[in-house]
Amino acid sequence: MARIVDRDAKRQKILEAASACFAREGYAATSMEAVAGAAGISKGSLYDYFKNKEDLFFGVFEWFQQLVMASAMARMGEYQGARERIMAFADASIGAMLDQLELYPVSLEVWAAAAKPGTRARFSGAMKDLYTSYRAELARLIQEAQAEGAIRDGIDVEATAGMLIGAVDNLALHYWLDRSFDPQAWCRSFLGSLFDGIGTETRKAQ
Amino acid sequence: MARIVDRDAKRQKILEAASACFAREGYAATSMEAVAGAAGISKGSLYDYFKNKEDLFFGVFEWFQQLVMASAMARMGEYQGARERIMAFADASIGAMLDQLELYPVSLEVWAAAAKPGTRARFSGAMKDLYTSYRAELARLIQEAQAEGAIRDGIDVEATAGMLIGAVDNLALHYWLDRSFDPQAWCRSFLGSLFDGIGTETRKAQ
Amino acid sequence: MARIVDRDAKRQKILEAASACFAREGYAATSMEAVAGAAGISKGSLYDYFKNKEDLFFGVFEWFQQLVMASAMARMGEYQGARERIMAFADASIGAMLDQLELYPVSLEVWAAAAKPGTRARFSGAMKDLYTSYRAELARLIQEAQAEGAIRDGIDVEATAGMLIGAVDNLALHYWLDRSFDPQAWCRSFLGSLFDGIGTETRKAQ
Amino acid sequence: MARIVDRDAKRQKILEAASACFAREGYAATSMEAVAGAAGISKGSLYDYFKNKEDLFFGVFEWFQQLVMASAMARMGEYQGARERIMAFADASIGAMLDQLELYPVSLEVWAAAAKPGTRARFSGAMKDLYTSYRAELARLIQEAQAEGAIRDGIDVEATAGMLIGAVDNLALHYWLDRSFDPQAWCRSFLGSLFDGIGTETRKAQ
DNA sequence: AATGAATGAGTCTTCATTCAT
DNA sequence: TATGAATGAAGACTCATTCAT
Repeated sequence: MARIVDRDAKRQKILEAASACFAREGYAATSMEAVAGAAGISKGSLYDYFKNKEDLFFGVFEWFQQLVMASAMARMGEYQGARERIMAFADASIGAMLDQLELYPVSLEVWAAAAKPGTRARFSGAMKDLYTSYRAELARLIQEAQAEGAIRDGIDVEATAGMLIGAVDNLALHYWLDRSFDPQAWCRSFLGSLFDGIGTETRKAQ
Repeated sequence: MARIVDRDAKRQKILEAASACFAREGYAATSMEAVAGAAGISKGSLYDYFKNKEDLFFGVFEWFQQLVMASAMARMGEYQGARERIMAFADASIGAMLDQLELYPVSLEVWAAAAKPGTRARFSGAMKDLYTSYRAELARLIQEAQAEGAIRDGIDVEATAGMLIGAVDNLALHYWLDRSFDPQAWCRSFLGSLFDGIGTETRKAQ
Repeated sequence: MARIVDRDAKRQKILEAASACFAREGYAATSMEAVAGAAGISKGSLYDYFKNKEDLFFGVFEWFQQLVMASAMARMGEYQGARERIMAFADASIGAMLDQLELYPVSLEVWAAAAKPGTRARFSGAMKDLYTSYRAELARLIQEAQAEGAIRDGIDVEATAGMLIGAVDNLALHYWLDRSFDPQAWCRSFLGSLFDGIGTETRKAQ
Repeated sequence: MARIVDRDAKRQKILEAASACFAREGYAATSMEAVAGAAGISKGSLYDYFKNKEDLFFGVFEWFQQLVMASAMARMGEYQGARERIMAFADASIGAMLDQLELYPVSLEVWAAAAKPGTRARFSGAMKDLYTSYRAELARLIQEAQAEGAIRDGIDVEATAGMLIGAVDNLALHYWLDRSFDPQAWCRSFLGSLFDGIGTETRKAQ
């Protein structure tokens, strides 16, 4: 048992070391030796835990996605109203991203990996699942809000959820490039507009 | 004069060949020799046009961004109402992306390049400029709509433009991963919701 | 411990292989692969011992200079009179050069490296040190001879040492180009002339 | 006729440009394009004058050696006494070298070329001839001095001339590495010692 | 279980040389 | 005669992966 705990702890240490390396230098420029050194082990041992570089990178991706998800969930906490829960969902996602901003480049590398032939299948599958689950979670919140009467019927829930997830996801990229705005404020403001509408014409009866 | 025309045409041919290679195999896995071969020239000549691989990649990025921009502008055409113009802007952006979908992986590689130390300065600067100009264009459309009375005052124009750009941008990534939805439809539906509001509460008087 | 011995032995083997290659083909025409092959190792291992080609070449230079120096010292042996010690110094230097004649081209490459911008600092510095120490050693011998009364006062010791070192050093170049004379004989004869003077005028009283 | 004069002048211009490049960057690091550019002509034209890079380098060598020789001869001027003529010969050689110090690295490259297999035959032959003629000239001066009674008989004229040529030749290398001494002063002082002898023992009657 | 020495395939890049114009 | 675009051979160097100890 202790063995397994040790092994898990070591694997964890490797993932943290590797994610820092990948984030700092990029996937291609990170050598297995550098990761091993950062994790305080030897190259040979690294291969006991991950059978090759791609596996290690995938491991980092999985760990990172769990990290962000867990961080987001932890931030959501308890909210009463439907509108507040949706706001909290967005807040939490952005907050989690900001918490791990220095690891953000890993996400960009993952996206690139999802498009390359060698890694496409594995990475694009996992990413698709990730987005699907995010979208489903948000769609669920919207439907709850509809049930509570806070959001009107007649909207395309899937489309709304998908577009919102995209907007929030891309916020990180914009913020990585340009720190001159406040992501949380943008998001809250945008959600407010979405709820209230930005148009001036009278909404047709539903 | 003929020289210059030839040179430009050749440069163009190289960019097209290179973008196809980068999109198909990824940046790291694309060799200069492969690009030269695809462009029908020799490796040596390739270096007469681009001083190194990074320069070639940056050239591809610039060309691709102009391509998308031009394609989007061409699609915007003429629209009368403000709401229609904004809708057309989004439609055009998505249409341009769909037109070049097989080159989409290049964008992902560019994003990754914007985060890697060696290429960060150059690529992140260019990307930041690109997003800034997109955001400015959309903000301008929104302000026109406000002037026309089609969009109410009191909204955060910058935030709205930024979030919308992000949503549209990320749509491509989602669509690359998952072809099960219609990006244009999602976007139109979402914009409709944004104009009309998705909430049921009476909007406070502005 | 065995590790270190092995490592030193291997480094030594590489230096010998490399010096033979550089001497036979010249620096530019010698590939790292050829050196690795000659040393019986792989290209990759070569880079474990020398971080690049210039480093390898500098290593060869250092090794070669130690070799010649050691060989010269070993040949000097024990001589009683000052005049004999100086003669022995020259003899030993020439003998060492003749012992390693097939490696002589390496010296010529080193000289060229001392003039090229990329390698100038490192190589010219080391060569300057080498000549300085040779000159100092010879100057010391001359001063001993003066103390013993075998060489008269009033001569420029530095200039004499410097010029003699140069004459002996250049002998190798001449001999490399033209094997029609006996370097040892030339040198002994010349030293004899230097001691006794070649002029016919009566030397002024000191 | 004018054609030929033009051609010679152009060839001359190329040689000067090339020697400057070779001296500044070294043979390997100098590209034919750089030489063409420095000479104000195109790469293609360069090949009309020299059939390849080695030929160009050999041309530079020949030109440089004539330059030094001519410069030395011009400096020798007219001297009456034998001792003075020998001193003047050395002075002139050193002076010529100092006049062209910035081109000195070319000599080092030539020496290296004399040892490499590809260029050995051509360069070592030419250098051997050069040294032979220098040595012969100095030997002639010594014999004149013997005929005039200024230098005693019984010395090895060839050895003395060879060693002196070497000492003077190497002076340039030392001076290139270390500007802390005065080459002319060293040489004069050394020649003085050689004439008068540095030993204290009574010279045996000849 | 852990190590790190050894391997060699893979790639960018340079540049002497040619030749069509 | 002059040009410079085009070629492609050649080589330094890296690093994922293996395996003997």
